[in-house]
Parts: sequence; C-alpha cells; structure tokens
Amino acid sequence: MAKSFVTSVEVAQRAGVSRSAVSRTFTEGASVSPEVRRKVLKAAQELGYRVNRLAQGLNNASSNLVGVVGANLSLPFIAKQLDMLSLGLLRRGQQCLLLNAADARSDIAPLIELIFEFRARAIVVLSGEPPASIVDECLANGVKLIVINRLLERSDTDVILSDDILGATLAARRLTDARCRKVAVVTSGSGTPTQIRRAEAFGRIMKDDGIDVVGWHDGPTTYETGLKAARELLADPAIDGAFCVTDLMALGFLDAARHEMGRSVPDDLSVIGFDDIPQASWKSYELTTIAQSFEVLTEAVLAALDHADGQSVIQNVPVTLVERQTVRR
Amino acid sequence: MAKSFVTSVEVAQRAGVSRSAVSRTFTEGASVSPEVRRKVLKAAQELGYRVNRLAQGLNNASSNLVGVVGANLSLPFIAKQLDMLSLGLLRRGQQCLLLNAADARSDIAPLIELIFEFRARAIVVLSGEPPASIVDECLANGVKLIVINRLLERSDTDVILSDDILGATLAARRLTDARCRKVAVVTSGSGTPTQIRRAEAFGRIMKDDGIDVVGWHDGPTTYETGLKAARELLADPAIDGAFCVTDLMALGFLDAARHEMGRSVPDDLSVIGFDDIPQASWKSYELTTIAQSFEVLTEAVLAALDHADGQSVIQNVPVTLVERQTVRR
DNA sequence: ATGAAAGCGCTAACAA
DNA sequence: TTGTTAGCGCTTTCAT
Repeated sequence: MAKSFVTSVEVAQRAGVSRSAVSRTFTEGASVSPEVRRKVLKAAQELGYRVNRLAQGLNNASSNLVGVVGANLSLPFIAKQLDMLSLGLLRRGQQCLLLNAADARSDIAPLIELIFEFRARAIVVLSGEPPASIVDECLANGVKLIVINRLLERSDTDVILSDDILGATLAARRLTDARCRKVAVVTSGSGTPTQIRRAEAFGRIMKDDGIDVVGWHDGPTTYETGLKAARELLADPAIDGAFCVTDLMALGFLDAARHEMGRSVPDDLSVIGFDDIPQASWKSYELTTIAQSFEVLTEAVLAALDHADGQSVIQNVPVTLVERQTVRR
Repeated sequence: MAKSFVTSVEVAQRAGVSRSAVSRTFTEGASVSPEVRRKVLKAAQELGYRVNRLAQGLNNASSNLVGVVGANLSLPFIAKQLDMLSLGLLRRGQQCLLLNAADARSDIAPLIELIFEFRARAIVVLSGEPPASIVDECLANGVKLIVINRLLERSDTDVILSDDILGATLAARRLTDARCRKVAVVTSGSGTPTQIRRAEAFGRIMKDDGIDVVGWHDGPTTYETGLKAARELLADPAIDGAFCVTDLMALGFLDAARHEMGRSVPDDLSVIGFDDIPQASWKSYELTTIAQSFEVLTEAVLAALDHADGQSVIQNVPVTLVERQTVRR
C-alpha cells in the first residue's frame, strides 16, 4: 500500500495555518474564524483530506463504533432488526461494526472481545448470550451492553425483551376462542429463553383452561423445522390448534399442514405465530400472529445507548395480536 | 468514561518487560522468547488487556475493517449476501463495517467517505453505484473497491456480476418450451442495471422466437410490487407466462395471480423468477427460478479482496435453472 | 532476543 | 481566535 491518505499537516501547510486549525474546522463547535475555516475547507477539498478516525479514536480512548453481534442474519426476523438498527445508528452518527456469530449456539465471547479491541462505546447483542466475564469487562471499561430477548441474571445490563408472557396469553386466548380442544406448541430445539418463555406461558394458560396441550421441540429455528413439526404432530387427528413460537416455523407448519397433511386451515386447524415477519402477511399465508413492533424494539435499543452508565433498564416491547386468516373465528 | 482499557505499558510493567516485548507477543511471527511470551500472556490475562486496534491501525495507516454498504438489508436476497459475507470476512480475520444506505436510490458517496475515515482496506458495495469521484479516491488511496451487480464503465474496479444474460436466456427458453404465447416481463421501477439487463435480454430472445412480450415496471423491488404487476397485467387473459426479474416480485406475482386473478399456475400461467431466495422453495410457492449461487458470489467477493491493487476483474457468477412447479411441463 | 526511542495522525490544554 | 506542545497506545527500526 504505497499510497496513503492525506494528513492534516498537509492540509495545514496548503492552507497556511496550523494543524490545530485544521482539527478545529472539523470539530463540532470549536472556535475558528470563518476566514480560516474557509481556507482549510478549500485545501482539504483540493487534497481530498479525510479525517482519520483511528487517530481520532485513539485520543478519546473510544471510537464511535457500536458493535453488533448476531447469528443467522438472513432469517427474516433478525434481518429486519439489523436493517433498522444499522439505519438508526447511522442517523445518530454512529457506525455499525457487525460480527456474525455463525450460529445461535456458538460462543459470542470472542466476537465481543474483538469489539473491545476497536474501542466501541457500546455493544448490541441480537442473538446469543454474553458470559458473565464479558459483562464484567464491559462494566469495568465503560462499555454499554445491550442484550435483546435474553434475560441476564444481573441488573447491570440493558435488556430489551418482547413481552412474551402477554404474547403467549393473547395466543392462548385466541385459540381458546376458536374452540380448540387439543393444541400443539412448537419450539425449536435451540432452547432460547424467549422461545421457552413463550411456550411455557402458553402451556400454563391452556392447562388452566382445561385444554390439552402437547409440546414439540426439535431442530433449528427455521421454516423446515415448522414443516417437520406439522408432519409429526398432525399425525394425531385430534390436534386442532397450534402455537408456533416464531413465524418462520409457523409458516413451515402451515405449509406442511395444508399441502402434506391435508388439513384445512382455519377450518379444522388453527395456527398462530409470533413476530409478524414480512412473510406472515403474504397472501399464501395470511398468518394470524403476535406482532412485536420492530420500530419500538429499535427505538428501545437506540434509547438504551443514551442511558447513563450503570443506569440499566429492562424494557418490555409491547406485543399485539394481528388477526389474519389462520385461526377460526 | 472515567474507566478505560488496560494498555500495553501496564502489561509490560506487570510482566517486568518492555512494551516492545508486549507488542511482539501479540504480533504474528515476531521474535520473542517463550519465557517472555509466557510472562506477558500471563500479565495480559490477569489485567484483561485488549490490543487497541485504533492505535494499531494508526501505525499501519490502515485498519483491517472492510466497509460494506448496502440498502434494504432485510430483503431476503440482500440479507443472505450480507450474512455470508460477514461470516466470510470474520473467518479471514477481517471485520465488517456496515453502512446501511436506507434505500436503493440514495447516494452512497457519504457512506463510502465514512469508510475511508476508518481507513478500511476494502469496500464492498452490495447495492447502489459509487460515483466516479469515489472510485478515483479508492484508487488514489489504495482502497480495494468491489461492486456487486453493477457494471461500472471503468476497468479499475472489481465487479461481480450474476450472469444475467444466461439467466434471461434460460428463462426465455423455459417459457418457450412451456408453449407460452404472450409473456410479461416484470421489473421494479428502480431501474437497476441488473434488472434492466435481465429484462432486455429476455425480451430480445422472446421476440426472436416470435413470442409476444409485454414489459412492466413500477415501484420498489418488493413482494407488493409483484402483487401489483399481476393485478394489472393479468387483466389481459392472453398473458400466459411471466418472467419476474427477482424472486421477491415473482412471489407476489404468483400470489395475486392465484388468489386474486383466479389463475391456475402452472396450468394456464407459467411464472419464473430470478435469484432463488429461500422463500422460493417454500411449499406454497415452489417457484421455478434462475439460481445464483450465494456461495460462489461470496467466494468471488472474498477472492477479489486478495487481488493485487490495480489487478481488477469482472467476474460472472454462474446461474442455473431450478425447475420447480410454476412452469408448465 | 530485547529495550530505547521515534513516530503514526489526531485532539486538547495551554499560551499568546 | 490562533499556534505550540504534549500525549493517546501501538509498532518498528535501531542498537545492544
């Protein structure tokens, strides 16, 4: 790499001022005369000067990078979150350092360590759970840690949670209203806290209502897993309702139910999902589901970025029932 | 931010060595005795030392960040690319600085400038087209520029292109085999080169075959646009085939065709898409489509990262016809 | 193999 | 308002 970027000294020379003057023209709210500012800007322009954020960050002992770690970035639910988050960060003048965790089970500690090395101010964890040692390190170094849909057993981290209990309640109530007699609750085999919370709350309520519920869990959180669940569960003709804890699985479940198991939805089978991903509203599905607002979720994350150190918060993202066509009326 | 990270001096002191020794233990292939190395590692471990990549980068006049700019990160096709790319970068020991361009039409120049400021070695453009001035700046500063599915009119940039012409040819041939008499070609209103290339090549071939083709373009590249296209185009009962230049639009097209326009696919309407996004294989669609291999695409990008400066390449990503259920046999 | 010292490009404290 | 100076934390000659 023979060639390299123009530095502030070169700009200063060309403009006939000191390097501080250059620095100041590029610093919000520093005192420079309009005259000097103009000269600097002109020189910078001509030379193609770009502030070196590495050097800048070295001074402040922090970059304005925000580390984002997540897995399965192509799943609709995650992709949507990432899309909105990266956009929001950019609008706030922060940059997004993206680390892909390969899969949900993998250890995210090494990725977070990488983020430390870039002196990011904050870390957002979209999937996976940071080990306690990492949380401590964040605290010790003044790095804000924001975890989504994972309830850590400590009070020093910002946690953004979808309101799983309310969601499960809405789903249960809706299936009860549909006069279901025996319902399945479908989770993946990944055992994420969110899925477990949804499934357990749902099961509890249904049992209280005296409705038979059969649990099912296996495989990754994918469309194909939904397919498999339906193939296995719907062998039992008594099952007339299903709560799939993510839309992606619900969509697979629906497809196998209709196209392979000969079920008519919602006439002899009611299905309800969770998340309200874009595909849920596609005409072939019209999935009745529990919606989490991506806007609210993103806003909560961005707001958490501004919280003072140590002032951490558990925030519930509200959910609502979106009535479409997969539950009997 | 009162607290701050441990520095190499502190590690050096604790280990009873010089800072150079510390630097060397953390530098690949530097000469340190096992003895010193051990001491340094121990001290670093105890102190929770993290190399400061900002300072590191300041020295080398470059970070090992790779800038990635893209729009609509939640669209399946983009999300998939980003997922694989970020994973690949991480495996190569590079980090992904993600800049979200809000929408496909927006100017990506400011985002790329941001990437310059972080002294990234390379920039990958997933959507949008960098202006010539930016390309020049990349060249001048030794920054590798890799553009996907955009053919720039210059030979000094790496360009990765799906083989649109072949894809269009395969689609045309398939629709001809299905004995279609009048076919629609659906593009969005965004006018991206890829879409135009696909549509034009397709139209040319069909006309050569003496088959009626009607073009349609409007709106963003979304599912909803596909819906709209079908509603408008299928008012004409003579249309018995459609080539949608992206799967997402094809899926919308299919849904409106079946659920709103009363068409039976593939019996009285054949539909073919492009990209082979995950949803194309869902049971409700079973979309026949032209597949681009995401693996090959990603590999091509990663390989381009290694190209020597100035040695730029236009690489075609091969495509294949994936036969499913939406074209008459 | 190791340490001392210089310097990467910038900002902030201090003087003028 | 401006310039001078001293680091920020690291790597890298250059001696030893």
